[in-house]
Amino acid sequence: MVGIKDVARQAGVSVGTVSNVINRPDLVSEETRTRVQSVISRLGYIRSESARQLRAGASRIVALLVLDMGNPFFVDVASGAERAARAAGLGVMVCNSAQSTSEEVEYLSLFAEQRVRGVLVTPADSTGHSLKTLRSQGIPFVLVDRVSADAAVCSVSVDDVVGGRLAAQHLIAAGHRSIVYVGGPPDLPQVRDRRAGALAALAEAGLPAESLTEVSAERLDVAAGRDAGARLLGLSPRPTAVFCANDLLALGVLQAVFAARVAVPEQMAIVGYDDIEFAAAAAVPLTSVRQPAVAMGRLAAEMLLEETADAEGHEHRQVVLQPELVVRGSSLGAR
Amino acid sequence: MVGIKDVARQAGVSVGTVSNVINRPDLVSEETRTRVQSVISRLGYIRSESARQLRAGASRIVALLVLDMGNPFFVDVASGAERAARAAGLGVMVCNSAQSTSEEVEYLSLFAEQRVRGVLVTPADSTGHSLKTLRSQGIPFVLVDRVSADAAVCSVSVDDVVGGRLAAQHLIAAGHRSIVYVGGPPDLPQVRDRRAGALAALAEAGLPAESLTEVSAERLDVAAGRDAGARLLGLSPRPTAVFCANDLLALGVLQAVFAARVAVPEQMAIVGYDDIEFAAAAAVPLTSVRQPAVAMGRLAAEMLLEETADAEGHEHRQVVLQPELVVRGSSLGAR
DNA sequence: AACGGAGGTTGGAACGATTCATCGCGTGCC
DNA sequence: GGCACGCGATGAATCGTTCCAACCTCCGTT
Repeated sequence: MVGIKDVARQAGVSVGTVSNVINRPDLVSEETRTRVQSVISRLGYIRSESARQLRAGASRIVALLVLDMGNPFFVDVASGAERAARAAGLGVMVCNSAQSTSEEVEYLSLFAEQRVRGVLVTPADSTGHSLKTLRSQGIPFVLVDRVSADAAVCSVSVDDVVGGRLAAQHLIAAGHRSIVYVGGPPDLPQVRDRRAGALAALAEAGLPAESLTEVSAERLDVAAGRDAGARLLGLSPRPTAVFCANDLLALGVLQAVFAARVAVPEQMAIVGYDDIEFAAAAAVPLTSVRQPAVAMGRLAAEMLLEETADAEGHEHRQVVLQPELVVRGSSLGAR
Repeated sequence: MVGIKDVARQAGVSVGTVSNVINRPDLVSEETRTRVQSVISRLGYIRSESARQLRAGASRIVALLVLDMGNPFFVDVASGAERAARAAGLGVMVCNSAQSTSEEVEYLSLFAEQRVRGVLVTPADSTGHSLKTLRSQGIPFVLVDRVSADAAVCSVSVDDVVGGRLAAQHLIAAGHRSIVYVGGPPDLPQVRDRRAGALAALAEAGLPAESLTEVSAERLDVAAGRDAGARLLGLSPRPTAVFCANDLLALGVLQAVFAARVAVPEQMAIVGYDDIEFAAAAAVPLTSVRQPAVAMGRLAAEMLLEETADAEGHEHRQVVLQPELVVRGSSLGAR
């Protein structure tokens, strides 16, 4: 592998000068610069990122650790983060904890070894223990799609209580008096908050807490949604309004309901959450609560960069974005 | 940041010994080992990956460059590659060229600077020029979902001609005598091969080449599919059988067709390609050509690891996997 | 003529780990 | 008693950069 020394020798200058040609070209005379440049391209010299990292003490990448890359929502978050990071000349390493605490821990220690600039993370570990590790190692991080109880942590999230309320209000306005919530693992704050929002909407409408029943899914994916859908159909009386914690679940439910020849939305209205692209593309387009996923990723990355730039002068912020109800066929014209 | 020297000092040993404790614990006496270990955890020492990389000359990551992370097909490929790489103790850096040649070039040079172990790539640049760069830099790479004309390149792909034929044969067997192919950018080999397969099936059935007409989409995504769907509906006579280069396109078409209240499959049969999870989850489940995406990612990673391990003794191989038709409601019972 | 400064270039000291030749020491054997 | 040997531990060299103080040369000023 050809290094900076080889270039220096071939060009008849010192390594310091070659380094200057690369990093501060204005310090080098026109003539030397072009000579060195030509040697660089002739030898096909590529500078070693690890060597400059070693010297600099930190790498030029930020890590993004998400719960489920199979969920297009997180793909959007990733693309937002990536764009912002690359605008600042940094790379993004996207990793998938698959909601597993052990994977999360493993990745976080990988990040520490890599001396990443910072970490954007949607934690799988609800105890926040793995974040303590990050903190103790002095690695800046920003929570994504999650707020921390601890105020000394940056976070970007979307108000899930508001989102849950929007969804339930919509169903109530359509005349439904009872709603089934298809939730996921209850230790996920997203799942809990959306449920809380729905409950609040029911209470505001003067309906009792019992008008919200729950069908719980193992995971937040389509297969779990199909499974939940089958259980939904077994309920008696059959629910007429369903609110799912997530579009993947909703698509699964929709599929199960369709297979049973129950008409959507006439016999059953369905509302999802996230407004992934496939929600709109479903044959009965899914009403959903849109989250500004790309913006969330972008903001999170920007806040992280701000923190790494300013070091001490940085003030931790909790940014909370607002969700938006997108009404489509799966809930329209019911009752 | 605490380094190996701090540990050595605190433990009263040399840095070499600390390094041995970490990398070859059997060379160190029981007593020293435990003492050093305890200092390591007391100080929270984390070894610097860049320093070891610098010494080792190569990093412990492989790169995966895909065309579109918004396509669940590639998410599956990534998960397969990731699993295989991590089993070998390597990390995967997943990047998205978004079908842009310039992005691709940028990423490839980033990979070179990072001295990645190897690259798994679905090239956006059909000229294969960017691959030459890789080659000249001595970075091993494996083509994913693409075969190379050049035999001195490893590749894992799925036979797209067979896939296209399967799709068309299915439609022909259902009685259709004329098929519309919704293709994408014609410089993508996938798009061309699937079309060629469909043509072959028509020829085998004794139908003229004109029985395949084409509607071309700008990109291979849902929005382009909706657009193509609208154009489809404007054709006269209205097509009864549609084969899409991609499930994203098919979902878009399905949506447009549904909006126009044309019954699927009764009035129009639709077949997609990739069998992404959302294809099955569509309310009219989509008939599709399944590709072993996870296996493809896994195989590609394994072949890359094989090449990096054996260096010279490696024989380049072109693995071609077989696709499989998955029949669902969108094409059943037609005619 | 001496001085100051600017523009270019140099050489070497880090950065943090790995690796390897070497060394000290105790043991066992002749 | 001398020697070989093996086990543990050592210390220095090395990887490829960046950064900085020092230096040289030329030129204009006093």
